Amino acid sequence: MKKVTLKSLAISLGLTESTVSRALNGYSDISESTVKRVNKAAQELGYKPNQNARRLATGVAEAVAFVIPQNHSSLAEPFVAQLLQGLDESLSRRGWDLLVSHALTAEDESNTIQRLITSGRVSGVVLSRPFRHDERIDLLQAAKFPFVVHGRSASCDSYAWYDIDNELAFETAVKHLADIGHQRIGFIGAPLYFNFAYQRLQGYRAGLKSLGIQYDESLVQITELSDDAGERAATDLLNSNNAPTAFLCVSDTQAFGVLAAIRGQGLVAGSDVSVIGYDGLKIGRHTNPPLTTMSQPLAQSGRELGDMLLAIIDGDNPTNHQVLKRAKLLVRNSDGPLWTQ
Amino acid sequence: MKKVTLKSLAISLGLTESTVSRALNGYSDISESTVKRVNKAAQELGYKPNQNARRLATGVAEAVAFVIPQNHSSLAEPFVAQLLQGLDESLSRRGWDLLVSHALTAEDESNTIQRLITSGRVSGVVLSRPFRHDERIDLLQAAKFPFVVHGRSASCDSYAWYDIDNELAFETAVKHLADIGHQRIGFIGAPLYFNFAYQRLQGYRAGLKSLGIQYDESLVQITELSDDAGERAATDLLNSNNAPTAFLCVSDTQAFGVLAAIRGQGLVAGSDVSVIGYDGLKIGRHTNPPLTTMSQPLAQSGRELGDMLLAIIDGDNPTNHQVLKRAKLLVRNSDGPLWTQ
DNA sequence: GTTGCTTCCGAAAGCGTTTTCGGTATAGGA
DNA sequence: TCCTATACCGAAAACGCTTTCGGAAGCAAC
Repeated sequence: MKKVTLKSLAISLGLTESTVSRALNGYSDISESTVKRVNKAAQELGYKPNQNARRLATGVAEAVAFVIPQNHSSLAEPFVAQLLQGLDESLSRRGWDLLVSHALTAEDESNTIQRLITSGRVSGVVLSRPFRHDERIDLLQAAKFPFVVHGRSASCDSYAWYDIDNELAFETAVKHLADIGHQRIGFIGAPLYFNFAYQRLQGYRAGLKSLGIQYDESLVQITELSDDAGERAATDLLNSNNAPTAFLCVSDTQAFGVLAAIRGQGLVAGSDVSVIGYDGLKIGRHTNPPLTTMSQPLAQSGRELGDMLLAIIDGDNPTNHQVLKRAKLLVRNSDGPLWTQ
Repeated sequence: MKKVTLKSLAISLGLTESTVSRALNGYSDISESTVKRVNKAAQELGYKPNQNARRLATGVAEAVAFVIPQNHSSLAEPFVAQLLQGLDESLSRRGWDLLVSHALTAEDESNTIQRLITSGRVSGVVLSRPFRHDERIDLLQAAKFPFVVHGRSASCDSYAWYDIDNELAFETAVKHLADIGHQRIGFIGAPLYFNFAYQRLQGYRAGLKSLGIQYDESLVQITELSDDAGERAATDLLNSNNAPTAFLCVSDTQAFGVLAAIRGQGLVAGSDVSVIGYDGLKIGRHTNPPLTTMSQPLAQSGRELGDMLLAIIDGDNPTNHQVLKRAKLLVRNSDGPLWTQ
């Protein structure tokens, strides 16, 4: 069970390595008959090209990296598994590898990117959860290194991304709440250096504006992306002398906390107070009450991202790959009409 | 901004590539002064060794693969992100890569493993959620390829694993339920080709036995690892003429469904019927009612798995690396004493 | 002043591919 | 018959690094 290499294959065929190599790689200057012969032998002997050698020779890494988002806290990372699955699906069709990478600290993120692009281990990168102004993206662009991002930063004209229309989603949510009578709508946001958080806040404001509702800063709370943070924020709001009758949250995770806060006040979500989350986590079906939420279609976002990246690596213009999906309101039971007295 | 290679580094130092290489890799036959000189220059010029070249030369891949578990259905994969994070942490301390891989179909799993071990892309593999009899493990062992598994199969004496004591966990859970008066304890299981499912069933039976409770097959349901499946199974059980007063589930996800089933019957979990899940998902705090569950300590399982694998690759005996943790009962509100009339 | 150790570094052979460049047949056209 | 174009394949360099081996100093000791 010796390692079968190009050389041994060639010898057993009475050919040279170069011929065999070209035959295997579909060069046109090899007779059809030998191509067949070579393929057959390769098949039978179980020849697997040594990836490292091939990569060294060609200079292409045949691998891309996924940078794991920093957020420990978030419960909302069922995404990751799905995304990875999809990415790998796309990549493995070409026999490429998917490798994951993480940064220990926030500052370290840029270093991680630097390492990735200089070490030649990967020929592309997929980022997720970008910041509003994201240094990593700047680095990638400056290095002219192929990448796609799941989400997008503030200035996203010149690179490839796959995102949900956050503004639209929150406008939609606000309108829904207004439709059922709510005027004082609390907003549980996330740090605005996350662009999605910023956009969602924008959407919230835009929604209010289009309805002629005055934006009231005392109704918005910026918190971490955790259930506890959501709970604390909602409790504060509920106890203020200007308590909202409804909550809009930038994540389901926070919304879970908000539901807890509402129960904690002896109120019931869905009748006394409404709450709408964002993410469409399946688990939201089981909360008390089941969470109404804006659900984003991430079914095969991984595959799409992979395909995009591959295309870009092949030379496609990144700006040809900017896809914007829209979220859908998924009504469960945490929202309801405002009690008018 | 030319690519700085070993050669260019050597030239700029007035040394040869081999000397520089040995200096960088800590060989002892290089004078301390030149080692310093070399390191300094490498630092300044930003030298990054080309991984592919290095791997080709050394023959070691400096990368390990994580095989994504097949289970689409499960909501319970927040694990994956955590695990990956931990793995990467362990590996990156050595500068190794972590790559993920998945199989499209169940049969494909073995092929995936085959490819991984033959293609030389990785020097180790981490598996998760093994089957009771797992062909992948057989393959790996036959090939004498380094690997660790998160969980373990039926015959696990000769390889490295990291697992929770499933039997103990379920004995504990059964005892807890019995302590608060329950005798008819339903069991929502998973397909027994999953070893963890098998072991948990064993634990359930052992627990009953030690308490002198008769094992009643009509109280156990084997279902998928999904909330819907859990709900259906629990509904069936609840409607039988021998309805259990408590449920034990092999996963939180199923338990969420069970809670739904109970509500669906107009009963209330925690007083009318008890339910205990397994996994310790944080999200269980927010269900209706909050789910009592067996929580497993997976905080840094990723790092531990990584360290184990690294040690094995370095030549350690796999059987030195078999760690068994225990789960802890995390009491929330879905369990309660049996109403005696 | 030869011998024998160390200490340090250079030379060179790989590792397994890819790819460019020639070179030999063979065929086709005159 | 000779010439040129075409089809096919071999030779060889390159990719960037590691590692074995040997050799040149330097030093001590006899």
